[in-house]
Amino acid sequence: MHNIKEIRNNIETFEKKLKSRNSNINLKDILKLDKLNREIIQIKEKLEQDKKIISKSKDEKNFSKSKKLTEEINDQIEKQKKIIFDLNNLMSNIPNLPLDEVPLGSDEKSNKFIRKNGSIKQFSHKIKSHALLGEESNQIDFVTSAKLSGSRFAVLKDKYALLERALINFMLDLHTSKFNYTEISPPLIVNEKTMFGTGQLPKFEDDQFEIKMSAESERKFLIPTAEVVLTNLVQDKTLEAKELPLRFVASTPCFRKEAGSYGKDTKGIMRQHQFFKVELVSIVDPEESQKELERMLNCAEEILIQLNIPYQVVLLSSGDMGFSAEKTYDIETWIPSENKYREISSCSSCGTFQARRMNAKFKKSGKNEFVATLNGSGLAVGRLMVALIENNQNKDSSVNVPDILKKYMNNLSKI
RNA sequence: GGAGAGGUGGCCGAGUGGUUGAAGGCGCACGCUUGGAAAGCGUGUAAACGGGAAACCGUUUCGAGGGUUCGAAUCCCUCUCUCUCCGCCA
Repeated sequence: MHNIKEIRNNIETFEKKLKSRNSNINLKDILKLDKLNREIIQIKEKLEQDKKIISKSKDEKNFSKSKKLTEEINDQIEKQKKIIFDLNNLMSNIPNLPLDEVPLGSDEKSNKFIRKNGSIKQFSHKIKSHALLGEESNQIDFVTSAKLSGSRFAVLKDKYALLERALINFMLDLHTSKFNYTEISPPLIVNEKTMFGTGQLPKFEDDQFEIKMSAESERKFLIPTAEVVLTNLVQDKTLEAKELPLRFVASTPCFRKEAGSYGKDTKGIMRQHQFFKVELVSIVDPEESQKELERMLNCAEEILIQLNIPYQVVLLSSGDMGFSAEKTYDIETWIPSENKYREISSCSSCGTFQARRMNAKFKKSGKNEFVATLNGSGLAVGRLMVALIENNQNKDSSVNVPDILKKYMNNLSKI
């Protein structure tokens, strides 16, 4: 959420930057509503002041006049309600502005390559996809998952199930012990306010799984990422400056409808309605946000370095970033069966955009200021399994276990 | 599912119709004190919005929404959330 005053004072910047984000919000409409609103505020305040004076005087002669003032005030309030509703609606659908160093462009074609790590292994046998490897070793069962739940689900079995658990534990251990993140085990179901706070609502309602408690209770949603809960841990709080930075890590299932991705990644576990992800979130002084973003990116990269999986880092273009982000790095791992790099992590700096929506502040030299929030996958577990399985495959459809992971896998060297 | 109790400032907690934006405490800031610290003492300390170059002025806000009243944290209605006991249950 942006500050309306900022928009008022920097209309050109906003228009230019929003265009680069493929946003079709008309700022002129917003300014018009804002102006109307402020006019009403002034009229209303004058009336309220008069009314207050009468009520304080306790002078019965003026009581009837006060009653009339109430009616006039109510008229203004009615007029204002509609304006504020429209204004809020527009405001909450404006994406964050990209920072200056973000490449301009409408999609991923404009993303900027940052760096590469690891060497791509040459296989002497025909490369198999993780789906085929899993099915041939009888450790992924898509037939059963389709029967139980439908498409975009999977049943992992035996050592593949163990691998999933091992990767989660390995990542959590690394982030907590080496990088000083605090582990959280959060709720997976959140209310509408929390979803609004990080930007999933109102614009992306179609991507979310909503669940019914009872007909009357407030709306509840399955989290699409732990970012939602970890970031909202500071919702409505005013923190002390010395409490920052806060760094949280959690492994949670994530639930996404994947609406609009029909026909994309239909084979295998690349794109599921439900998947595990280890998520990193930082709450920092806005001045520290860019340093923190680099740090977070390094934390995520470290997983791939230790697992010896080749990857590259790209800086997303303005049009390819998520709604709440001001700057985003993607980490992409090498996927042999697709012969290309695929996203496994997004690390984003959101500035104060989410903090405004959540009302999360901290005391900085006596004044209350909004915190900055950052989030990043560290890493997506399903996709990490894909990368690990495919990059370590053998001709007989077995998969070699990286050394660092063996202690999490009962010392198995092959699965 | 049955019964009850509650939601007040960064936190805790008074307050049942009229200078209550809200006592008191904690925390925080500054000062005094000290060799230094702690304790103690003193002073200060809500936010949002609008107007203004500024000083400052104004309005709103005691879970949310509606109602009664000249006037509501306080009375009424609806909703919501939290807690306690019983029942059920992982």
